[in-house]
Amino acid sequence: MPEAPAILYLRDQLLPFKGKIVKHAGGYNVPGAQRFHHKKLLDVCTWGKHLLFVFKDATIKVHLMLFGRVVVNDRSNVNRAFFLEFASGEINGYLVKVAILEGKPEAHYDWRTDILHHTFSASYVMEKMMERPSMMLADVLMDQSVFTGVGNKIRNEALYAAGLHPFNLVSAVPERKLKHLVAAVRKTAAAFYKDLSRTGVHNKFSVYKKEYTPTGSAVTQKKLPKGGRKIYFSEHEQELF
DNA sequence: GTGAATGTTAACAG
DNA sequence: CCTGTTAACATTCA
Repeated sequence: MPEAPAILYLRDQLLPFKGKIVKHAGGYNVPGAQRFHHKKLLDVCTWGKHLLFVFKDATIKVHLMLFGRVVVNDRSNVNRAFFLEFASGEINGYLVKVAILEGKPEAHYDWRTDILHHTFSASYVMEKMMERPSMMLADVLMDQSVFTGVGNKIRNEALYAAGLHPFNLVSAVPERKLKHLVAAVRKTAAAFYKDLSRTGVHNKFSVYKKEYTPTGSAVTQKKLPKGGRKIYFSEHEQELF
């Protein structure tokens, strides 16, 4: 489930542990985890798809990649890649990638590009996008340093919402339309998050894995030249410059 | 049994 | 050395 809205939703489930003391930390992907024993979990935050467990001197960064999952008070029969145990309750991560960031998270991250953060800056993202004129929209959207937190679902849906063909080069698209795209990304992500918060699932799509758009035109499915991931779009409703 | 899936990065080729 | 492509990783579900 790991695009930014899903990670933020996950953070919401973990917030009750904020301020609690870690009794035992570990997992096969967390070297030196004992340094977090008896330390207070100061905060749980996110940067796009990164899930961050903040301690005084360091932050544990957890990434779910494609298959990872993080669960509360629930264990599978396989070894945990990551865990935090508290006096009451525990957080368990499976198939997650973990790294320790020294110091404060602010030293590692710029939230102006995070599509769900309150300091998101559309003008800054525009600037970063324009620095990549030869990239296709499909690729620049997945560039985590430009659109932090966008995954394949948001990419497909936002391009459709903005009426832009995924194969457009950044340089070919009028600035006004690029601004629409930035707004569409934020709107799409916010809607995903809202759905998750309300119902625990998000499964409403216009083009992603669809055969027809809501307005009835055919959806084309192609593999991207770079990376080979699937992209869904409407030839008819998404403009190619 | 097969294939595909919400992702990233090390390794490699040119 | 830089740039772009491929492989690898690991699991679950249809």
